[in-house]
Parts: sequence; structure tokens; C-alpha cells
Amino acid sequence: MAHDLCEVHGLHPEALERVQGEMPDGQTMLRLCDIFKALADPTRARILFALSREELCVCDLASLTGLSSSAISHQLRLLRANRLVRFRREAKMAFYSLDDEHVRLLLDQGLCHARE
Amino acid sequence: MAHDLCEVHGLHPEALERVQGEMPDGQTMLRLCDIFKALADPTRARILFALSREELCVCDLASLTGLSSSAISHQLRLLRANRLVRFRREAKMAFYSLDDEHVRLLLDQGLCHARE
DNA sequence: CTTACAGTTGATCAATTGCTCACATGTAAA
DNA sequence: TTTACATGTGAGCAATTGATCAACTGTAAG
Repeated sequence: MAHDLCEVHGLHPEALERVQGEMPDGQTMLRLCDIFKALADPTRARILFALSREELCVCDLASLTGLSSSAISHQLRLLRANRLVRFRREAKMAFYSLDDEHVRLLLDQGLCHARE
Repeated sequence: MAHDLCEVHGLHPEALERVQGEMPDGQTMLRLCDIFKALADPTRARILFALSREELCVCDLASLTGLSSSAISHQLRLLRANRLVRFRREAKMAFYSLDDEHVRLLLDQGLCHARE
């Protein structure tokens, strides 16, 4: 017996208990991952970077990325669902922009790290 | 003709040009996405959060997450490949910790946003 | 040497994901 | 009203991903 004891209790129970106490709850963790997931795709990262500089419509973003406006629309839907972008309608067009200053901060911080 | 003109040139060429000028190059973008990808999974997010508080071994992380040490080892390999964690060997154990203060900042910033 | 065990690794498989395609919606010019 | 066109949406498909399983490695106690 005593098999897998390590994986059940861990080798450093005191340290584990400290970490457990501060660990965010499951829902917060999922929300956190959703935010990072939104930033974790080249297309969406380009979209968000562009919107951090200018308010743009779907066509602009399609042109910028070289993808179809359908593809962009799908991604914007996801970004809207995560409340990372908001939009306003004007005639036929939909103008998108960042919903939150936090997003810009995350992007810039990530870029800073990406460039070492 | 003049079909798809929108998707070729965009509707706001001046704005597009401004954004294009500041857009990070492809390699930087991929690196950026790799970093965010590493943070975009609940298991890895938990691992990174834990390591942001304590130096821990694979067993500890397995116990913390309820996953096999194999699963954890796979994820740590990925995190190592992205230079987000480093480790030192001591007898049979491998102690992991965050490789970079930037990671802790990104995590905390993300959490701040996740909690609104 | 033998055993135990922390850790690593490659194969595999189900689930997720990002795009395309075809079609629907809504607005405005002709 | 007809037409053009910016945008949104559901289905489908190929590629990616995260876990499990079954090995294997290396270290240290007996």
C-alpha cells in the first residue's frame, strides 16, 4: 500500500495548504481562462491590437487580417461574449472598439514580455 | 466588378494605415499568443498561480489539481518550452517555480479583470 | 543488486477550435 | 421595389489540444 501517496497528499502539505487558501474559485478561474483564450489566437490578438489603436468596422478588420468578414464576425462574436469589445451601429456598418482599459493593459503587458 | 472592395481595401484606409504601422510583426504576434495560450487553460492557470506563491514539485501540483503526475509533467514541459517556469532537481524531485516576474503580473492583472 | 518511486515521454483518442461556405438580415442607394 | 452590400449565423470539416495509458529514466533506500 502507500501507493500514489504523493499524488494524493503531495510532498509538501504545508506549502500546498497555503496555496489552496489563496487559489481563486473555479468560476473565477474559468473566467480568467476565457479572457486569456480570447488573446491566445493570432487573429483575435490582431483584432484586439487594432481596436486598441482605432475604432474600426468589420470590413477594416477583414482587410487588415486578410480574412473573410465572416471569419472576423465569428471572432468578434466571441470577443463580445467575453465583453472584451463593444460596438455601435451606424447605417450599414458596425464600429467596434475595446470595451475595457484592462484589455489594452493585458495586451501591452503581454507584448512587453513577448519582446523579452 | 468592384466586388469585395471593402474586404480588400477596408472602409477606412487612413485608420488602417495607422494601425498597420504599429502592428507587431508576425513572429512577435505568435510569441504573444503562445504566452497567452499558456495561461488560457484551467490546469496551467492553476499551476502558474500555485507557482506564483510557492516553489513546488510535480507531485504537489498533481495533488493540487487532482490530475496524474503525467498530465502535470506534460503541461510543465509546455510551460518550460515557453520559458514561463524553471526548475531545479533535488534528489528524486524537481522543484518548479515561475521563470519571470512578468508572468506573475499577467496572472494578477488577468485575475483583476476576471473579478471585474 | 533489487525495489520503490518521482518524473518524463510517445501514442492515442475525444473534445475543442478556427475557418469556409451558404444563406439570412437589415439598410440605403437607384 | 429592386439592388447592392456590410454584417451576422449555422453547419461542417480539418487541425489542434488535453488527458490517459503504458512504457522508460534516474536516484536512493534496503
